[in-house]
Amino acid sequence: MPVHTVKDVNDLDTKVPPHLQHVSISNLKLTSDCLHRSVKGKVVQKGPVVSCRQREYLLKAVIQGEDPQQRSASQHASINVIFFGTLAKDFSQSVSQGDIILLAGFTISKSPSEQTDKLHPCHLEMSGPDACVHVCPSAGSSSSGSTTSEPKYTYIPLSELKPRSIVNVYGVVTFFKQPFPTKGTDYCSTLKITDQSNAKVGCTIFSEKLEDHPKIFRVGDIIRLHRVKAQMFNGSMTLLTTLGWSTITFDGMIDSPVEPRTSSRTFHFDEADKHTVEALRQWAASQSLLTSESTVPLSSVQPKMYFDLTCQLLSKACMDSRCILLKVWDGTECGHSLLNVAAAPDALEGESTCFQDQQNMTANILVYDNHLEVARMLQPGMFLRLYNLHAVPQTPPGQPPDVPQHLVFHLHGGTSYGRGLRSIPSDSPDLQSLKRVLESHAEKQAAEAEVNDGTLLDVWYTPPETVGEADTEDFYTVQTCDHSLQQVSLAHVKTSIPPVVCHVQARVKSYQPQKLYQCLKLFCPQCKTVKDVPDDESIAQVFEEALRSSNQPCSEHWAVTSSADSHQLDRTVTMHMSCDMVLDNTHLQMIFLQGKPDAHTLQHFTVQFTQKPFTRLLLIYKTGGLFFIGVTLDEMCIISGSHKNLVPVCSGEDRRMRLLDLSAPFLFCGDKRYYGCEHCSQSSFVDPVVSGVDVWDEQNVAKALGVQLMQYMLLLQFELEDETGTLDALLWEDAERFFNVSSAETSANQELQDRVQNIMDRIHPSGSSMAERPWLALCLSVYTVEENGRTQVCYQITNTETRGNL
DNA sequence: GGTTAGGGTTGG
Repeated sequence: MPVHTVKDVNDLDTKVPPHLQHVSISNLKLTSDCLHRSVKGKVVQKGPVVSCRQREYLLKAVIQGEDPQQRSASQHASINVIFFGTLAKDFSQSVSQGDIILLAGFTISKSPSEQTDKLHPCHLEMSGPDACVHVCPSAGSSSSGSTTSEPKYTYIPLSELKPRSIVNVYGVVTFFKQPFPTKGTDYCSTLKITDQSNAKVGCTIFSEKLEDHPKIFRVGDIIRLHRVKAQMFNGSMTLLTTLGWSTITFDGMIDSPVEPRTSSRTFHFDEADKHTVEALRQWAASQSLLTSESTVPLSSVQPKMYFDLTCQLLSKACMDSRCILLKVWDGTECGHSLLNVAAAPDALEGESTCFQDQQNMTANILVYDNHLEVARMLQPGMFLRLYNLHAVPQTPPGQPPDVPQHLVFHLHGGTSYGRGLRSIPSDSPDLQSLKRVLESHAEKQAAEAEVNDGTLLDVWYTPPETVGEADTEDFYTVQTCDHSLQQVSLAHVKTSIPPVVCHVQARVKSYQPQKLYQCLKLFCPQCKTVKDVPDDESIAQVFEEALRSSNQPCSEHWAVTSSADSHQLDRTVTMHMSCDMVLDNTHLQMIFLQGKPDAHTLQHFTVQFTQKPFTRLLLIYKTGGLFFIGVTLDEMCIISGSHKNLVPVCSGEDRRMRLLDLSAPFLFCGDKRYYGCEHCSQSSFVDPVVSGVDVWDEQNVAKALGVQLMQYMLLLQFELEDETGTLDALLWEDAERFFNVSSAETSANQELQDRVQNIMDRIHPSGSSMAERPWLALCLSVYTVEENGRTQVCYQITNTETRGNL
């Protein structure tokens, strides 16, 4: 370990190897012989560990000579020390501000910051095998560095910045440029921010990594900067990144989620930060900071104007070494004719824009010079924002000059007025309305695509093999949608821009899960959780646990409790009835029972209940919910065989009635079991709402109990194959249609389970070769899913039914 | 480790 800790400050001196001579900080010179010197001082500043290109990690600290006389006599009693590599990390962990340290094995260089920090003209560098630190923790600091409390950040109002101070600030962005390359090693972001103090401060951010630059999408975004330096420039206060700076940004719209945009995995963010962002949003709204410069839809663009455009990329083409063509749309129709820029077909990447061209919805954007670097990274389907785009009127090439001019868009070189472009994550709050518009167009496009468009037939993919007559009669699939789309290849599907619907013909190369009972899942429509159906063993455990903990009968204010001796059962059973039942003998009543008979006696017991003297209960059996306390899963299965709507409950220590853990079914209904979502259901049992319900189905029972009902669904993944490649497609939303079964029924019905198995055996007979498997006509939905901030394209089999003999 | 830029329209 290169950092050694000692308990007593005097030990520091005894630790020094004898060949080292102690030298005071103020006496250090560039020419000093470092090999035989040690330096002692107090840590007065300690920076964070930051990554640097050459040596991976680096940490800067300032140490001050101990001798007070020395300090007053010399300005140079404090010196910068830079620790490299693992030493930087060790130092960060083991040393705190205020500790006394002794350094050996350093090298001396000229300090580049002498002018600004007024410290020693030299600095010390600690790296390599000889570098060695001894530390004596100060009384206040804890002995192990790991227990030091998390740093608390204070934020300075922008009007109170002092030159040369290193500060943390929040601000609303009033101007910004996307990062551009400098003449040095870094990219530079230029921005201007303001806050409630009304000061406007320019910021210059340098980083060689693009992903470290602030992710600013529009004026009004909120930015937080840590460890930036205040400086005067041209009579104005500015902020400049320093060593160890960091940033996060937020959407500026009131009510949008306060989610930090950052590439950093570790950043500090707490409730106080959330409040700061919310307060800044409110303030910005009151100052109309956001509204002034929102982006302009294509429908409002006028010739010669400069504007910001939010759009989706359809295709792109490289025109020459200084120009890339982007074809984009925002779902609105331009009021002026749009120029269609032709590109060499082999240079064009992405989807055909025919549909959009016809509607005067395709904007052709020529991107020049410094913007090519960003443009090259763009993929068709991405959402983009272009800043300071120029609408240029132009006479279409080859047309007489009296033809009305068409609009083409130029993203000129340079960065004036924030000119630039960037992709916007598709889950951004201000993209959602655009996405809805595009989706509605995509549906229209699918509907309008005509099968009988003979001119297209030749270019469209035709399947390598037509479906044989025998196959057709025997077993086949049909598309049940009215899309009337041309059939395309799987390769074509993979280049399509979501959202879109395609028709394909493919065989199944493989599918998951192989054990078909595993394809039955539970799905929460609220939080979209998908989980496996638990097996009986784990359900039985939940029941047994509930039994063990339910010693006392429940006492509920909404229920009347009475005990009844059953001569047949030879035991006392406590019943809980809803008050409604006592007051008003209607079919809306519920009964809650507590008892712990064994399975055999329960059978008698339930029979007894349907006979006198319990005639009133007969009504409830027919339509009502029935609640039991303290039964095992086996007993529950026996009772539910003959009765509808059984809700297993237990009694808590407070004698309140509780539902069992929601990993077990909350409702038994004949053979069917229903589950509640563990995230979206109310965690505590509340008074059941029993009035106004005519039919006690699973929906209404769930509602009365505050349970979010989970839906059964079938989920399979197919690996599809045709001559052009393979593609993984899910089957779930339309799985019931595909198999012609109900998922809920399938969960409790062997016949239906066999049906699913048989269909899969036809699609993919065990031991069959690809050639033996049937071609399936499938409708595929291509859509995107956001996962961990990444957009993923997914394929799903929809609108398809299996037909034929099984 | 200490530079770079420090907002303010364009060529196509």
